[in-house]
Amino acid sequence: MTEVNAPVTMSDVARAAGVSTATVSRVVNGHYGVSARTSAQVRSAIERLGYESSLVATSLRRSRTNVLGLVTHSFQSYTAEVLKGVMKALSRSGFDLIIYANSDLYGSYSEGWEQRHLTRLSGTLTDGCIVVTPWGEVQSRTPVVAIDPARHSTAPSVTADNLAGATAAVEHLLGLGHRRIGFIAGRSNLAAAWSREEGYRTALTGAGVPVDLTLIGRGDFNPESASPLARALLQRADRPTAIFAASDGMALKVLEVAKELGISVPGDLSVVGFDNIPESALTEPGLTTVDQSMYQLGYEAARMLKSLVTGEWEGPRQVVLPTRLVVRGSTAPPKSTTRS
Amino acid sequence: MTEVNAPVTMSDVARAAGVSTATVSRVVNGHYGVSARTSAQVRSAIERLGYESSLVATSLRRSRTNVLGLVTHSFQSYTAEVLKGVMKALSRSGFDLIIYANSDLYGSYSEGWEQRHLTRLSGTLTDGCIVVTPWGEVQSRTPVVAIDPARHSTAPSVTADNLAGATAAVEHLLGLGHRRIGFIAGRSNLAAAWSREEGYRTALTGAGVPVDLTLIGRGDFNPESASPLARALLQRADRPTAIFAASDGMALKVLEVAKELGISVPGDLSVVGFDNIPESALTEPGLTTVDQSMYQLGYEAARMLKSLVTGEWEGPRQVVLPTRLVVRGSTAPPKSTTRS
DNA sequence: ACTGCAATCGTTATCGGTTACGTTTCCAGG
DNA sequence: CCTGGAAACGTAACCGATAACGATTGCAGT
Repeated sequence: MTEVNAPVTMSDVARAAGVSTATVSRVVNGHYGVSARTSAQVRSAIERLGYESSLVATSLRRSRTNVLGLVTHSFQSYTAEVLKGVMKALSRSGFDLIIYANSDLYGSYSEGWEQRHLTRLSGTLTDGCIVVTPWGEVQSRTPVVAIDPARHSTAPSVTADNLAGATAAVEHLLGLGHRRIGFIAGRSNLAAAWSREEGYRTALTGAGVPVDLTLIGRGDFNPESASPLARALLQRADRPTAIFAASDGMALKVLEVAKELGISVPGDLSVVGFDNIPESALTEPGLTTVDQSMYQLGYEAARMLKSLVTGEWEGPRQVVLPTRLVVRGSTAPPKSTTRS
Repeated sequence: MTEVNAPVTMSDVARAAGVSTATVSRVVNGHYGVSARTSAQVRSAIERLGYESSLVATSLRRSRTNVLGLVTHSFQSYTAEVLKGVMKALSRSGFDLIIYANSDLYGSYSEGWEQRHLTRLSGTLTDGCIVVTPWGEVQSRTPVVAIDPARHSTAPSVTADNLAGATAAVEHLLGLGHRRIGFIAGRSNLAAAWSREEGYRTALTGAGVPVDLTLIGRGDFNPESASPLARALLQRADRPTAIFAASDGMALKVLEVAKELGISVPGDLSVVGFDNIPESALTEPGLTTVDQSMYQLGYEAARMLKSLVTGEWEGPRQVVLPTRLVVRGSTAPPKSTTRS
């Protein structure tokens, strides 16, 4: 790296080319009113000095910046999947991406982070923003699309069909003959967590199995939150024959705890997750889970935001993507129960 | 999301509080020279209007912004690991993080992307930047730390001890009795790729085994690039008994191809990777690999950048982190060879 | 009441661009 | 040669903030 003291600015180019900054600006943005000769001179000066327009200065004056923002409060492996999808949707679209993350709320959870990040960016820097798992409503001058919105949100959003997915997962367990099915829930202020719990209850009720509240552990989607909950469930005398976790990260922790306690999966315990993160295909046994493509969520969110910004969005403002049950080795009929 | 037409600016606050913008600025930044009563009025107006300072405007005027930048050309799973480390190092440091990604170069590789991103950000927005796997030198007004720098770079950087790691990996294979060892290389403009190949050659030469150039395939660290190379190596009549791939992503592809071709691992073929990404622990058999903690690289790079920005960096400007051979199930002595 | 100094606060230039508007240049037509 | 109008270009205001500087106020000391 070479330390350069003076960053080359537009007035440097103007001076070198013997014109005003207004003319340089016109050349840079391809506006009308510059002769071919002047334009060539300016362009040559730009080349020679290695001028690159400042995103900051431009965005301050202009309304459109062709930059989309994404705010998140953490980087998990699903975040990377989302980002891949977003980048794919944005590829060669003319929109760049800026991701903003506040270091202060690492680990801890400060209320309203999404709003603070948003106002800092969306004032001028970005034409619109994607917010990943916001915990509340946000307001902004520019369009905002939420991935996994907060409960009761009416804002534009992209989410998976959590209700259908969770219902299918538990019905799968019920179909195998399980009746005592534990559940490890996610953060309750997220609509996704709520719907997955709703699916759990719906499936049980639909099969005539009463919901046993003591079989429900309250996690927060964070893998670490699941370990003690799994331990509590599995050390009971009347432990469940199956556990449905609201995320793969938590489900993998259940597998870990089961291994520790000498409980074999799927022999003594069936486990189902939700998300289908890459790791879940690679465990032994493979994790049965509900596929929600985080890649797809990111892709759709970016596509929608792009259209909202350009004002050409036609479809519904709340997109629900289908989920799919992926049956792997972690589920089997319960050992000591006859299939009903 | 609520669409708000007028973003509340500092002059709005000033008008509401009956003071000038300078006073508001002083209150916001906690500067000297505001009476307690005025300060309270301003603070109340800020609260009432929901004012949040514009990052853009601030950064344009100020030299320090307390925002660090990170530029990357893609989001892989290792990128997520790096980001986790970076965020950890930045947690509660007062520095926020901005990641900039250009959508134009998704998939394709455009020369000089790192410089373009950098100039757009580092003009004013950021106090310094981390560049992930740059392909060349960059220059900037503010400090830059490279993760996995380009070859021959003398700029501040953080990298793993690729030479020692690769040497250890190949020595491990040699120790098991392998003599025909294939190598799948990475992008040659990265120092890391070069060092890993160097380690491969060093270990072979050290053991008196001549380097067979036909056993070296040239990949680019991208998993997809490895499949045809692995296929070519494994379909030869005199196929190698072991393959060392310069990245886990590529090594996993080798496992895939071997499975397709009905070659059992580690029975008929030993495979070693480099990186130790999470997925490599979860395959069957587990992948023997060289651990370089991407998390750690991100952590150290952020720590270094932070100190460079504040001007208190004492240590060396080129940090090399140790690597560690992780032996799992994918390596074993070659079948038809007696241990020497 | 008057002076002097510090505390408080407003005015204004500035960061690097964009753009409305005004001025100059150029050329065709009368 | 003169005029009109469009093209080409410069001037200056402006985006939202910060900070140097100047102006005002308050209050203790005489």
